[in-house]
Amino acid sequence: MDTRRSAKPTRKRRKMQRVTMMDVAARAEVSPSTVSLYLRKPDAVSASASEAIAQSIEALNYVPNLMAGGLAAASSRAVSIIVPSVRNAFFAETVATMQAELGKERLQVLLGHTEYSEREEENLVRMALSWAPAAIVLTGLSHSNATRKLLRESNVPVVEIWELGSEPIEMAVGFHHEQVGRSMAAHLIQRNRRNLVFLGARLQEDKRATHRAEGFVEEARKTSGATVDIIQHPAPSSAEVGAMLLGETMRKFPQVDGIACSNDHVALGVIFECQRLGIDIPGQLSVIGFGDLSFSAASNPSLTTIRPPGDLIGTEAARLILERIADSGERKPTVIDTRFTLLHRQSS
Amino acid sequence: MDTRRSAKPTRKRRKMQRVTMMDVAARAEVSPSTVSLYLRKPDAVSASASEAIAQSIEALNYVPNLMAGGLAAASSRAVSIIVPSVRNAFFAETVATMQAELGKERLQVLLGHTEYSEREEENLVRMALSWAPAAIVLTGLSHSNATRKLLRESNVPVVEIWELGSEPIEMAVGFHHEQVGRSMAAHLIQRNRRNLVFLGARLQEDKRATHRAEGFVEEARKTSGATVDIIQHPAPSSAEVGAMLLGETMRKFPQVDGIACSNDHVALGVIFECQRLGIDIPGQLSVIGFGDLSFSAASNPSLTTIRPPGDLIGTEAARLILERIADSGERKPTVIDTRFTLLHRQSS
DNA sequence: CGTTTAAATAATAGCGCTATTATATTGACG
DNA sequence: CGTCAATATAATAGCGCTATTATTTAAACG
Repeated sequence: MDTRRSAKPTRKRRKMQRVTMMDVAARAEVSPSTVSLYLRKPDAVSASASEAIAQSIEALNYVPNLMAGGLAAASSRAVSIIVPSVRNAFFAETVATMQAELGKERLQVLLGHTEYSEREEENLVRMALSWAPAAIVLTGLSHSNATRKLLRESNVPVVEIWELGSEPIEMAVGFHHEQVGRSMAAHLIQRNRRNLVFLGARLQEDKRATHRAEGFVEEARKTSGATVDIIQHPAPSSAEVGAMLLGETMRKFPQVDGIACSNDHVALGVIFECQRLGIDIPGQLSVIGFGDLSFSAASNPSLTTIRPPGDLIGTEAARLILERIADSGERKPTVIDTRFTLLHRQSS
Repeated sequence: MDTRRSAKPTRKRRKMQRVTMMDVAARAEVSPSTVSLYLRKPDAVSASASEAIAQSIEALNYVPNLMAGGLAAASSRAVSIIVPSVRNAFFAETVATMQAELGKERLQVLLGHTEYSEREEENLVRMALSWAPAAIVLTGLSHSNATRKLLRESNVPVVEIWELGSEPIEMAVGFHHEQVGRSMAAHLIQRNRRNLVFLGARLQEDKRATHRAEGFVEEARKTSGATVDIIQHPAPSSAEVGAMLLGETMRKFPQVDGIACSNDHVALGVIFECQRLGIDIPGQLSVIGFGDLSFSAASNPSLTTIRPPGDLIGTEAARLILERIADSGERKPTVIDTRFTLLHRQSS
């Protein structure tokens, strides 16, 4: 047949993985197929074979090559999670929870940060698709058309988190931020506050904070005799921004008696600034935040706030992904409203 | 329509990727090898071929399959980053920075959380190795022997972050926490404080906080006439724990005049509790924290603290990885001391 | 007990790419 | 112009696994 290179040793040899599935199979005296089956569906393999394979894996210290597996299966055990930034405690909570939940099923988390840019999100989705992920998790419901197209054509399960409102791509887990704003306003009004202000940081980029502000304003307007305004700053949320915005508020609206903040960092800054200015909370001014961050219960006064269920969003999103993978194939549109909780503390 | 494959339905056909490198090559009228080369080493391909290939990729909207690439190359464009938890702002900062830096070079971040467990770290390393990562990033210098063995045998570049002190596996970027503790003590003593206490949260698990506490105690002991103690709580850092620990401190050591905290969350709790108890900071008590978190500069009084360069750790670690990948192959032990900064504010 | 059916195992053919080697094309230079 | 080296492109052989199909073995049953 082929006599061209009979004498020569084979033309190429690449360094290979220490231990392969074939090695495991050989030692366990079964076929590689059986080892693969054992790894993917242990129940389909007899007890005796399972025993031998497990022992062989242990003895050889076998580490499966997921690249090979993913290539052959045309889908990998990776889940891409794309959030604005993990520097933000909200998303950190959800990412951490999801990693823990998905890790149990040996799914690997691929992380990406959009920094609130749809353009960057698109890049990250493109990169993620290169890994043939088992699912992609996006934050929020606004995405570029190109992103949507990529996702649609790829046929990868998609979960959108942290926001409900418009039509999700496939599955969504979150809550209505506009409702958060309404709850904040209703609470302040119930505390007999009528001159309301919403302090917002980085509202241009943080659409969810904007929705909260909008809900706040709408709800406040429903009460006759109440006034409402939004005061904002383009920098990311921080106590410094909060302090600054309070100063601005007192200058522009000295009669203000109720303040809602885009999040607890801002609210903390308000509390500190009020301490410095001698403004009594809640006597003169009620303050409500968003986030229930680590300091909110311990501050002085303790901070009334909205607690978003970042961990629940993570567990539910992970659950949806796991179920979706199990029922391999079918798109199944699902929306889970996790709600949120208003925690009434001393500041209101 | 699809003209790529023959009509004859052979025995097996798996659903395959929409567009492959072969498709790109066909359209550009070059060989697949040239396309691969273009993607990996653009400079090695002629201008005319590059042009044609780029156009083809664009037209077909080609998304490379990194699983196939990783399998063939026996190494993937993934970097595994394993931290205690991304819920912790320190690690979130570093992870976010690294993702941004590595993303520029189209390296994908795989994320894992140990929750301060060496056992879990080992699992995560094992999982990570399944992906044939370009590098693995670990937090701190303490790892199980099994972890070390896995890493040694895999020959994957390793960077340990956020801690210096003992011998790193290969590369390390961070600072000496024991020096942080010393700086804290030296600062308080310089402010004429002599009755010192270190407030620690979760010291059993957080070895780095323990090192800070130890450095603090050692430095304080060098000053004759100074007393020093550690008061701790097993719960994770929070303002609540800080408030609680301050109460305990005032009961046990009413003469205390200088407090260092394992981090700024704890320090913030101390500040709040002092406000409630009517303790004057810094008149009666000086407080220093660790972390320079988002609220630290804005608190009342503003918080003296140590700023750890979480972002610098990230950029330097990313740089080391990139260089190491470029010089493909050789282990090159490197230690980068990023130092830290003491920020003197009102609380001391 | 032989036959049918189900369960367990094995053989097989790629998945889409990279790295190596081989070949074709161009450039340098006497 | 012819030779030799450099440069650019192409052909080739897997990487280690999964999914499909084929085969063997065990269980069920009249």
